[in-house]
Amino acid sequence: MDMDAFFAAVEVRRRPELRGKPLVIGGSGDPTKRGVVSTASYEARTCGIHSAMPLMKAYKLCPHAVFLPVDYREYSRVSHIIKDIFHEFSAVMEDVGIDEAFLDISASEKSSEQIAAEIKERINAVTGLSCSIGIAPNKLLAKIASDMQKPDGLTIITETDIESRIWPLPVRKLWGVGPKTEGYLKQLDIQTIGELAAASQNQLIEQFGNSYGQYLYEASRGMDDSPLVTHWEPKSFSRETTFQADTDNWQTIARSLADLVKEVVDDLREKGYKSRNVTVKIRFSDFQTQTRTKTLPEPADDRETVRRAAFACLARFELKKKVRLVGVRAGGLSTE
DNA sequence: TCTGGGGTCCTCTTTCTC
DNA sequence: TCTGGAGAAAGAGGACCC
Repeated sequence: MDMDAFFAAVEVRRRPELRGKPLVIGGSGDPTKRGVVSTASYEARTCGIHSAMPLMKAYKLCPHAVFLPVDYREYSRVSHIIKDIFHEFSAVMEDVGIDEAFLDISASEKSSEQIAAEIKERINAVTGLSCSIGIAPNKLLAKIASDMQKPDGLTIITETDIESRIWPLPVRKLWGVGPKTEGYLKQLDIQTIGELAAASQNQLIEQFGNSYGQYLYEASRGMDDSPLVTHWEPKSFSRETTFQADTDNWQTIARSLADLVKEVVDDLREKGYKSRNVTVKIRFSDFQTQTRTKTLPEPADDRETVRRAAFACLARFELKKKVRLVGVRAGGLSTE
């Protein structure tokens, strides 16, 4: 299940006068400032606006669109309501971010279409929002199916449909194939999932390594036996910020880093974790990104220790170019 | 000219330890 | 004492996801 234009739909829900207008949710909501599009309403998409596009570019494409800031608290509140509805249908649910989830309904006596229809109806009755559902024998295919008839779709894919309905799709539709891999594959003259499936296992492993090559081989055939992950522990907490204008002022960078450390430490303490390694990330004005990591003698969750480690990392960068972004991450988490 | 923020996982290289 | 592995851990970077 995948919510339709989720952030935009939540905004329309609380401000009905926005319905039917091109809506762009992203960054601070100011399209003259740095930021990217998180979600564009379907009206805005007709202008060519899509997720991950710089806000300034979106503004040029559609100056009369309504630009709004991202309000994670509200989206997350609505997300919880939706996830609760899911749990009414099956105890086995995997959360995939704020607006997506997998549900294992293989134990249910009702038909899968029946369940999907009921879920859509319930979500709409409770939240007024629409979603798209894909039903398939595994997560890989269900994910592709959920995207096939957006918005408000219900798509069923079986093993026998793979050749006719999955193979014609572009490789990009496969989970795990991003812009880079799409580019490499294009050089090999592979553009569709079917063409990928025609490549030999050896060729893919040679080209992409053991793990990813094997994955592509199986995924192109619709094979996926990964289980639903119903519980997981976080591996790291991080905060990063992009400056409105690139800076070479050490004070500005240091102050931001100190603020970010505070937030990460607050996360650690709130969630009850200690961290054993601290990483500082710097992105320069040319978009080159570097990281420096310090391992602590023992796990820590106090601001002073994390701050010292972060500044020790910061000292190891050669700050010759202007800095665009600074970030800090606490990893190697333990609960004791 | 532009390219966010919060994550995960994988790969390669270097460093440490036995 | 010198040399050489093997294997683990640490560190850096990159690709991808929502």
